[in-house]
Amino acid sequence: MKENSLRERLLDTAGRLFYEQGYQQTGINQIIAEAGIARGSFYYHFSSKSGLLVAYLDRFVNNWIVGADIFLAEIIDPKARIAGLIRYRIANQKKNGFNGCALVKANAGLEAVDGELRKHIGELKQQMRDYVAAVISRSGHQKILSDEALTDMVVLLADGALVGTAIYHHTEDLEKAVELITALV
Amino acid sequence: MKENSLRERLLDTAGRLFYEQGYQQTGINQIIAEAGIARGSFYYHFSSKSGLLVAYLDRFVNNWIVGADIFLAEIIDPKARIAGLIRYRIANQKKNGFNGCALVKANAGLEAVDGELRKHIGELKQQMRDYVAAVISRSGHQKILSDEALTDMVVLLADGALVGTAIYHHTEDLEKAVELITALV
DNA sequence: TTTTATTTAGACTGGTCTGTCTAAAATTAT
DNA sequence: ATAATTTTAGACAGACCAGTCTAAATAAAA
Repeated sequence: MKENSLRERLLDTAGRLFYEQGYQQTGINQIIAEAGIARGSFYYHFSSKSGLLVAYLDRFVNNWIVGADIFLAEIIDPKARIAGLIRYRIANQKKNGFNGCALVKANAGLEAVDGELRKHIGELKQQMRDYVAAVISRSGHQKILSDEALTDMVVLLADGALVGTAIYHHTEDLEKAVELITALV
Repeated sequence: MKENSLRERLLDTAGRLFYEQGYQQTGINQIIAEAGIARGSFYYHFSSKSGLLVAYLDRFVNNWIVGADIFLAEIIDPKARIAGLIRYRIANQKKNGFNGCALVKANAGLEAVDGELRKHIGELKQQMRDYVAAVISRSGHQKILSDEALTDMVVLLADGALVGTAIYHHTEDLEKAVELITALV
């Protein structure tokens, strides 16, 4: 079971560095140095740097969904859970350093070099969207907008606000998004 | 006046490559090769690669505002100009290759390495926001939302939809944003 | 115990990168 | 015509990078 903890340590360190510095700016040398792990062990667990990136992104989305379940479990009113999706992102940004969505950041840092990866990121993004759609469909919101239109609204406002977060390093835009959404549910 | 055209050629080529491939993935060698310009000439006009990036981003915002004026001039109804702001972005994406907003892409590709540049990008983004706010304030829209809230809505929806554009390489999200906004003006 | 899987340190290859430099040629200005 | 500016080709330094390899040590499994 040691092999597992070492792999996790690599994912933790690399994930943190990818998110803070960007994928291209983060070298294998820095990852293994900060994780305190030998070079050979890295290539024992991952075939390449891009393999590590994919594993990191997969785990990110997984953790995001698990974390959302936990965060939303404390919100009783199903309608309030919709704005809770944005509040969850505010909490994550405050914890992890205001660099926006990890998926979006990875995509922007690699664009057009690797079409395969972009496709994969699209599938992961879709998983997050499906989660939002499920929360909305169970919310019993007033039908000012249809379920689909409200899902679009929430996803687009969230992504837009996270762009602002990444540029300005604050959560003002996300808080504006909460207000705009609250008026519509 | 030759010096000017050569500088412009460098900005054109570098801008295209930065936008298509990303800043980190684009080397000086490729820029000068594709521009057909000598290495020394590059450093005669720009002190460094990041100096070129700043000049490119400044010019991008400038051109964006000039282009928006031209695009919106053909829309007579002031209310329709609001959705026109998004349609302008659809037109740009179709012309330039579905890689989202150049400013956002640059920010995501460099984050945390250079705080100075992030600050500068924030100022440029504010210029674009001011332009949007001006269009809205002159639109005579129904006040379902205040001018400020509608500006937030338009900017956040646009940025969110451009994220989707960069990931999926289509303009569906931008078209959804047009519909959502049209219902509110 | 013996075998297999995991981890270590670090050298090494082949490549890329930004930025500097030189010396000459072409262009432009005075 | 002379001087100043701009452009050229290409070599070069110094640094970093991803990925391979070796040989030995440690840990786990059989």
